[in-house]
Amino acid sequence: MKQKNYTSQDVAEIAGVSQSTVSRVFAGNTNVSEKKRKKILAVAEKLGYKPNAHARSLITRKTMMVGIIMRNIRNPFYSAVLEIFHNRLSALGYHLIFINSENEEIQESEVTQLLEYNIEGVIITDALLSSSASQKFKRYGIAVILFNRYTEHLESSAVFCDNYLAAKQIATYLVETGHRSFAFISGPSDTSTTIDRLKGFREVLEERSISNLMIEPGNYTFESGFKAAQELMTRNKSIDCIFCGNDIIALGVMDAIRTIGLKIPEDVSVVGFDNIRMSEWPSYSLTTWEQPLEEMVDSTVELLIEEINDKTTASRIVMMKGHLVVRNTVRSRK
Amino acid sequence: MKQKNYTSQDVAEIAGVSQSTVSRVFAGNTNVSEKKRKKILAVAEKLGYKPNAHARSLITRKTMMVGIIMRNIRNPFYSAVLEIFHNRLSALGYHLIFINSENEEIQESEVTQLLEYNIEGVIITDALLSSSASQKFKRYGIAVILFNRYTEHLESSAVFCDNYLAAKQIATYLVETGHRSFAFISGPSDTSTTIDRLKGFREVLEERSISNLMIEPGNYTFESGFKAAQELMTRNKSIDCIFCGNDIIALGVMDAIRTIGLKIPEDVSVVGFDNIRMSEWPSYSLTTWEQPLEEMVDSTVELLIEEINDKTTASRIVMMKGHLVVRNTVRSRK
DNA sequence: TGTAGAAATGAATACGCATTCATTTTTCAT
DNA sequence: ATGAAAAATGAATGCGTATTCATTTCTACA
Repeated sequence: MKQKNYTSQDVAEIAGVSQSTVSRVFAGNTNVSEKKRKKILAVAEKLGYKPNAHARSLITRKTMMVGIIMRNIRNPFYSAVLEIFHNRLSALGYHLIFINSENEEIQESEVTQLLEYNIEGVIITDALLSSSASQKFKRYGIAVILFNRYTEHLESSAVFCDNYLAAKQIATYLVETGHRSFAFISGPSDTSTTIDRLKGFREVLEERSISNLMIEPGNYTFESGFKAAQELMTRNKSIDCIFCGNDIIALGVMDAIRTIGLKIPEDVSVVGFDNIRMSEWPSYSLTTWEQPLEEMVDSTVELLIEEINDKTTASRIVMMKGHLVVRNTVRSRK
Repeated sequence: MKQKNYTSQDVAEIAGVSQSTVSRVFAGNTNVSEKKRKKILAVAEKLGYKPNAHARSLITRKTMMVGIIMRNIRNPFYSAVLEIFHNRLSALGYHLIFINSENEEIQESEVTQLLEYNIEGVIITDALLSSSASQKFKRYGIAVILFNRYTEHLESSAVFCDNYLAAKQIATYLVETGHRSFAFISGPSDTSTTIDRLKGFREVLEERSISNLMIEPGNYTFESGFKAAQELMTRNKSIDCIFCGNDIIALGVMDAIRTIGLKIPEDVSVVGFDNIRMSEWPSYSLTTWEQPLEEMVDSTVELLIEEINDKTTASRIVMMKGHLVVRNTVRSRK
């Protein structure tokens, strides 16, 4: 059933031209007479010839492959991210090698195989690179863009939302709607997103001399939000608002609070982060911060392509704004 | 900054051996003396040598690449599917080329580029192949496994849940808990999953001479479930249970019903399909059908590997059972 | 110590293509 | 019709590896 895999040489012989000419046709080279081009394409079609991408990349040193390393693909925010990245990159002719990592910091062993394929670039979402892995990519001239994370020393380019500013605005919003006793449920405490959000949130409270801030660690899952909220609400019944590290946490928080028998927003206000689709489901109708997802992806792709084409480009940072989406989980308490 | 890409030839020269020997070391060939192996590995390490996968695949005709074509990656069920497929396949040394398709039927144009990379197999979730695309894969001897779908004429191997039986059991359960007026919210009406589920559901009702079945089309999204439920409940207020094509639909249905002011399960019972994580969130606590996800993935991978290694294997079908997960959205009405 | 057989090694080759360079063909102005 | 410039073509080469085959080195046993 399986046919021979025809080569450009086969096509050339049957079409009565040289292999060079066949190659020119499929490489989009214009220096081929219309007559021979027609003939070659006809023969190729009949034979079912297709160029071999591996042989090609051996010469051109372009693989048109990009790695996308994701953590937490089960988080709807990142499912959407993956979908959009695929749309954009496939439109540009790139192929995505998908890697799922469980680690906050991508280890070298997870990427060495990627390197053997000579991928041209890597997008890393919601995670960082171990320094040895980072060095490897640098050493081989592979573009690396962090998505939704950044590192202190700017070893890699990064695209993310201005979490600090976002948190400040959220805090301000909560303060000005009359809240008095605050809680923050974070993601993993050593990530830039968590640090920046906490910093912004805390600063606003300090400016206004509010010291009622409880901090509870989470890990960006529903379950962690659920547990954190149970913990918080039993420990301190006066809490009147909870700022959550992301929407999934917020949904867990809401379910926990309702399970306890309290009402949202009457008893407790809840604010999320990301504006995933579920946050607008009627059961939750979550007030949250919208990250400009498509724009973030576009910027990431832009940086990536530039770094692929010009390997000398220094690391750059793109920080985007986002905005508050007010729904029904915050109530004015004045 | 970027270093030369060293080759096995470079390593060979510095280590004072032939390129063949270097190749043997990295191909895992045992016929190399321990002394030279050590030396070669040391030199390679120092140089940062890595084998070139493309050059390798040119000779071995193995690329260790598998395509995974997904529709609906935003559906949490398929996010989980992707994660598990990645776990299993990367453990076997395969790399995933991720393709997101919007189409119920994958078109040839979406896969021709995949072919140029000589992927060894393709997994297609929640979609079918156009016949021209299917023929192409066959022609090039590429293994194709459908996941959660099958075609009438068994052109490709497929792994899926016994939707017919599942729907029968669900129908039986609903009938025996005293329900009298039924509704089914389907997925796209020409898919095997929808057809089988409807068939099983309907058969049980007919056996019991129940003709109260309303059918509303959906497309496996929250929104479609929401709208369908609104539609159903305004058209026919007597409906006392709704069987949903998947969990996401069911969640939309629940929110719609609650928005109308009715209660679940007191006024209406709801049953989903898939048992995604959200279905156990307290806000929903959905009674649903669990598909044995991990086992389905394992079977798919097994079939895939077999077909990769033995191209003559005929198409095979694996049908799995699954079971009802009873939570709190069905109430006995006797 | 000598030798048969096993193990290790290297030279040469092929995988399928793009590209360079030299050569041939075509085009177009005169 | 003629020649110069442009376009088209093909032969040859190399990309980085695995593998075959012939040769060398090693091992173990008499």
